[in-house]
Amino acid sequence: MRYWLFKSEPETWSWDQQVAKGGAGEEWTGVRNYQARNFMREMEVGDRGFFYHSQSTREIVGIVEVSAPSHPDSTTDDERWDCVDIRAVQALPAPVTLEQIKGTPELAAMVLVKNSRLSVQPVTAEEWALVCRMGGL
DNA sequence: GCCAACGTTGGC
DNA sequence: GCCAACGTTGGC
Repeated sequence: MRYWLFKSEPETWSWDQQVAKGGAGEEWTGVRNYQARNFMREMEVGDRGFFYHSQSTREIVGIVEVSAPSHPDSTTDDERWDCVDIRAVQALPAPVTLEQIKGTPELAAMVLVKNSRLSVQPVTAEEWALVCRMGGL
């Protein structure tokens, strides 16, 4: 199993909205970036991911699971763009802020820090475990 | 609201 | 195929 990070502006699609979708999950639509798309194509059902709120709050708020493999993005007719479905697994008891991440030497290599603009990114097993611990799990 | 970083587009 | 111009993202 691999680990990922999904970034969303809460004003556009928030963790609460994701939770409200329940176990069925929801398409992670709208990605129009090849790198991010390619990561989604690599995902498998059952892979886990962090749900990150960008812009206003800048923190990892929850954990999601890939519930459907890569398929065409239903919000466009452009065949280039695919997406996966994800469902909420659980909220982090204590959201982990970007500030905390930047202040943690072990997390200095996270894509979130090094390439802040990438909206779908891989997370290493070590990073995953540490962020979970920081988040109170 | 500003601006740096970065991806994409299009002229040559 | 290069590179300048432009648009978008996201941290601050």
